[in-house]
Formats: sequence, C-alpha cells, structure tokens
Amino acid sequence: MHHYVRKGSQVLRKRGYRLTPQRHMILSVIQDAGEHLQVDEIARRVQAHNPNVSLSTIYRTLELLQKLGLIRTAHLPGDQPYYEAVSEDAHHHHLVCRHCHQTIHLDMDLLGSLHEQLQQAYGFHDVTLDLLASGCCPSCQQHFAQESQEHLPH
Amino acid sequence: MHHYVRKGSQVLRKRGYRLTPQRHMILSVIQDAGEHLQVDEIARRVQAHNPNVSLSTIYRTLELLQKLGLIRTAHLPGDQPYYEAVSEDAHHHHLVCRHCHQTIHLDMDLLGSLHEQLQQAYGFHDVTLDLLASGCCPSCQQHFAQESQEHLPH
DNA sequence: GTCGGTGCAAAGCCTTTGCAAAAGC
DNA sequence: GCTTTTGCAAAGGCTTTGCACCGAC
Repeated sequence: MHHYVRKGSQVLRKRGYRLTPQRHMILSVIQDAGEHLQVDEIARRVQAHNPNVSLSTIYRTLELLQKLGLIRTAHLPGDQPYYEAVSEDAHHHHLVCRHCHQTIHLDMDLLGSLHEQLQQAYGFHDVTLDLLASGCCPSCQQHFAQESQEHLPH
Repeated sequence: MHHYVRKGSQVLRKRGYRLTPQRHMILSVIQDAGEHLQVDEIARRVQAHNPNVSLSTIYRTLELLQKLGLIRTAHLPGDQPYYEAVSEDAHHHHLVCRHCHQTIHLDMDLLGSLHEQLQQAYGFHDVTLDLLASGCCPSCQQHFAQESQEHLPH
C-alpha cells in the first residue's frame, strides 16, 4: 500500500504538480481499495477522513491521476464510471452480474499472448486489454428463474 | 438487413409491444449501422427520416430494445454509451484508440472457449464476453510522439 | 511571496419523468 | 374504443466551470 502512495507522490512532484493532502488522500483511497470504485464511493471514503474535500476537487484529481497514469477508468456496466489503481502486478479482468453488478476479478494472464498479437497485427502501441464478462450470477438466477427469456410483456 | 428488421418487428409483437414507426426506424438505424452508435448519432439518423421523433422516444426505445435482447450496450471509452445490434453471427470485440477513439472490430472467436470456461468455473449463466483493447493507434502515435510519457506539466 | 489548488455555487449536459394528445391493434 | 406510445417541457443527477481565497513550495 505505502509503496504505491509513495510512488504516486513522487510522480506528482516530478511532473511539477503540488502534493496536496487532498490528492494524497484520494490516491490512497483508490490504491487501498483493491477494487474499482465509483466517484460517490471515493467521495464517501475521502470525506470520512476530511469532510471538507469537495466533489470538484475529487473530479479534478481523478482526471489528473488518470493523466499521470496512476489510476484508470474501468469500463463496466452501470451509469457511472469506475476507477482503479494502476499497478504492474495487479491488472485483472471482470466478471460482472448484469443484474446485481456483483463483480468477480479474473486473472490478468487469462488472455495469454493476445496482447502482443494485437500490437503487432494492428500497429497500436501501449495496448491494454480489458475483458468484460457479463452474465447472470447464481443468486440472481433464482430471482429471475421464471420471468427469464420468453415471458410477460411490461 | 431486412432479415433483422423483420425479426425485430416479430419480437416486439410477440412480446405484446406495439410496432410503431418510431421503434421500427430506431431499430433499423442500429441494425443497418454495422457499428456501435451513440445516442446523438442515432437521433441524427432517425431524425433525418422523421424530424419529429423525440429524444425521449429514442431513450425509451433503446431501453426497450435492450430488454428484448435486440440491441446491447457496448462499454467503450467515452462519456456516452454506445449501442449495437445483437445478432448471432456478428458479435465482435473492439480495439479502440485511446486518443481519437478510432475503432477496429476484432473477430468474435478470438477468445476461444473462454466463454464456457467461465460459465462452468463461476456458475454464471448467459455469459457474454466483451474484450476491450485500448491503445494508441498508428496515426495518433505521430501526434503524441514527443509529448508522450515523461513531459511538460500542465 | 507566487502561482497552483481548493471550495463553493452556478452552469452544463445528458437522461428521465409527467402528462395530455395521438395512434396501434 | 381501449390502452399503449409519443412529444413536449420540466425535472433530475452527475460533472464541469468561474472565481475568490488558501496553501504548497
């Protein structure tokens, strides 16, 4: 954890940005989460430590941290975007329930050498792979058992 | 093309929904597009045929068509969601440029048997796989050549 | 002490909702 | 003709922006 916090601070300073308590706090929250967070959850956690941190600052900081490559947006089902820490050893894929949004993390090297194959085949650089597997989780299958595919209008 | 249009109409009727010109038009636009479209682009194309179709109707119809399984949301980079037609023989994955959002469609069976593996391993049903490969496309690599990773603050 | 960063409030934008009129079936 | 669907306008909710004050360096 502190490994990343320190790294994040260094990156900020090296790029000429100021290391404010707010930025430090927001980055720590995301790096310590171990999962993807939405803006409102990030705000909740940050404001638990310092209630004065404004949403504006959170949005502006998320954009900055993303530009610096410290965090990234996870494109998952749902209306609001998710954010997660970028780290060499912790990239992963997602298996998400379409109904309750329960999420299971899948191993990063599930896709083997696809990475390099795509880079070579299309000439893209810095390719990152995000596999989104969406389905109906076991517990939701019960709730939706009857009204599944071939049923009641409206 | 007309194959899907007919199919879509049938599905609507069978499920007890009315087949209005608006719904027909919106579904046709998406099915004929051959790529994923954002709401504003769908509106543009629909309104090119009938300027009176309102955005409300488009939003409501998109939700309906999704519920009926005729279209789906593609979770791609960008603020607004993309929609694309669902068809047995045309599912695909995306290789998107992070900068210009240029998109290349990848073959659906790029991922082999991963599909079944996940269903069995985690007990999820109706699993669909969406691979999102993001990178920097050849043309953007030129523009960003100098100011890439280690540069100018702000 | 400077200049970048923050907080607050207002503005923006996309999306959803309420309701009367229109139109499938 | 009955009930769903539409169009319009208003409301909502998340995100961005303007600006004066604050604070990191």
